[in-house]
Amino acid sequence: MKPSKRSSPLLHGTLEALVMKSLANGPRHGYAIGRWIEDGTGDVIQVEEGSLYPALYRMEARGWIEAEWGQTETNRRAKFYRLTKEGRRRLTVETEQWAAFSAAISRVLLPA
Amino acid sequence: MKPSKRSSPLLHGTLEALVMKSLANGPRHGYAIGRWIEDGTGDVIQVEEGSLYPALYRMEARGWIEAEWGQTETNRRAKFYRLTKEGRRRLTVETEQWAAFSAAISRVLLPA
DNA sequence: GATATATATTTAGGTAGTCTAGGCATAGGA
DNA sequence: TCCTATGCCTAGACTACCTAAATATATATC
Repeated sequence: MKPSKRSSPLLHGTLEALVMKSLANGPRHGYAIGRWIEDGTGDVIQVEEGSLYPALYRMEARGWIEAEWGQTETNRRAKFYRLTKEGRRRLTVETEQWAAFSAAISRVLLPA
Repeated sequence: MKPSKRSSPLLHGTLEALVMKSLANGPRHGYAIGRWIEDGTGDVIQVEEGSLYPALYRMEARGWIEAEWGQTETNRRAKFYRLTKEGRRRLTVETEQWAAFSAAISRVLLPA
């Protein structure tokens, strides 16, 4: 994925929302999801494989995403995930939670 | 502290910064630190005692804060914490990390 | 043909930090 | 006297993340 130097404990809880967001506009395979997050955050968020794949299984087990094996445009075997209806609801909830949470923290932590 | 209904895994990693911030303008005892955080975040962040006190010991062990037993203005025994120099440095670092991290997440997660 | 690299997935085991759920003690008010 | 809010402590569970390894293959390069 990347050289990576641990992204502090701050990622906790946000990975799932980021994954779901990456699927909001159509299916993507796991590896591409990780890339999308890293690209979108300018590498501020490092997505470790040992975090990403377990997160995908978790979310699949909860019915937030669904998987299907397919072929990438570069002709490689990959597992494509897509958001379920339930996942879309979750994304909305978690996005709102993030907004409220980050605003609250920033209000306290950052200089007025 | 409060009725409390778990504040999701999002708190992970930010509690220490919030604690240090609460001490930036002078010593406070543990219970008051928790109150300060809850008040300052409008109860968005619920500070459980089982999270707070272990965090305080951790931070004391790392030399970020120092403790001293004292008396509250309501005449009760309490342990007062204050930021060390090292703690002040940590607070700066963690505040910057939070700013970068939350901006990155929000950029990806929140509607443009 | 051989080798290297980027892509793509899997998983075991460790770690860190939070929460649950209890405990104790006391000041002040009803 | 009892209740509530204040104030601290801690064992054990849980969850999610990370480390570190393994596997497989398409494509480019030598």
